[in-house]
Amino acid sequence: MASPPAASTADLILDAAERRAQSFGFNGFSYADIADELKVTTATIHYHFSAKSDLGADLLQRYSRRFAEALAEIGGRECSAAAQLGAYAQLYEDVLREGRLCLCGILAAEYETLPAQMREQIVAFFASNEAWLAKVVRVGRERGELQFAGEPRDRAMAILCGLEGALLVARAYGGVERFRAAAEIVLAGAAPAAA
Amino acid sequence: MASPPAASTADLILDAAERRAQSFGFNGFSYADIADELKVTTATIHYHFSAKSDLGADLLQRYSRRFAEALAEIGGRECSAAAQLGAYAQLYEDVLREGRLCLCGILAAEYETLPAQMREQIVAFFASNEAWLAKVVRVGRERGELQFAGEPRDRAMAILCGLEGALLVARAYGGVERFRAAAEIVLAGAAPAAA
DNA sequence: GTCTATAGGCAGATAGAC
DNA sequence: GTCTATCTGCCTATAGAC
Repeated sequence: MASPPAASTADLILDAAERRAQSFGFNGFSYADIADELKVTTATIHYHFSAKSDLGADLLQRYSRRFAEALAEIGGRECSAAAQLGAYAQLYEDVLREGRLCLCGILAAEYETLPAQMREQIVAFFASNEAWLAKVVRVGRERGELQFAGEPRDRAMAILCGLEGALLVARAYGGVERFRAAAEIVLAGAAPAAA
Repeated sequence: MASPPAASTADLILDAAERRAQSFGFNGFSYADIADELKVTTATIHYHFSAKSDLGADLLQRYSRRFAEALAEIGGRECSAAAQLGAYAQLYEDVLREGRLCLCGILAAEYETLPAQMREQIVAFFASNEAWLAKVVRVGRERGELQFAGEPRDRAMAILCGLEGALLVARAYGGVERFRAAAEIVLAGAAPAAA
């Protein structure tokens, strides 16, 4: 019954813009780049996203929504806290394999050059990720699966920063292999001491 | 005897460019921005750095040299490995206090848009930092001051990534306070278990 | 070494035909 | 919705006077 989901032009533009933003940054691609890729003109893109700041806001909204959905799915699994953290790290590794970074990670580097709305969306993304991670490590510790000192929120911040930094560094230096080495240690910080 | 070190125009240009690059990225400032700040014209800057890629290369060379000098100084101190790691993290915190990021951290986000020479310099910076950190944690473990499993090199990568990521995230979300919380946990990963 | 002047290109954005 | 055509501004870079 349901017809195949033909991607709209707006979606195709968002797809192309997202890929480029995660590779080159928001200031690293132009309407002309996307227009060439999609075989349309820049005027067509302006019809769907009148200003580039609008495109950026829609980009972040979609990315954050999808990321939140992925976290909700992982959070709903009946598995250990360590396995959930592993799945979280896998989200990062998957984008690195495509030569990309986390959209909010790379945009955080351009933070000072971005419009106010995009800044707020980036902050909200980090806050949301930190909250999700804090819950996972807090519950994990309560269950005795994880072991760490201090506040869950601080532990969550360290995991978030460790993985964002590992993406940033490993894309330039070391690749997926070094990313995994760093990610493993970042997550092991909350693992129970070996008996 | 020695006259006061009057900063040359080239140095003033490098200073201004460095400050802007650490805040807005290499693609986030123009010759006109620096020219306005120094009350000169863009032609003057082109006289000292004929292409922007030359400016970028000189910027990275000077930054890496100064950073290496700071690491050599810290490495020469007669203090514990933990204290050396703390001093290392302090270098990062100091730039965050000025609203900046590590030059190579922010340029790593723009990596795919940068000329080949700058890419190589960024990679060399990360490799050099990793090597310095690896030595500190290796010696620290040998002395019984630090405790961690696995290769010193992997531990070094995790510290480097954790601090670079903490800078990136904390500038947008949480500020110096959250940076310290994350940095503390990153370094604590190699600390001896509390008795 | 620094200037004026300007070239040549690319950016984001708009008007109006189809 | 998509196009052609174009505007305006900013960018890197250069030529040549001082």
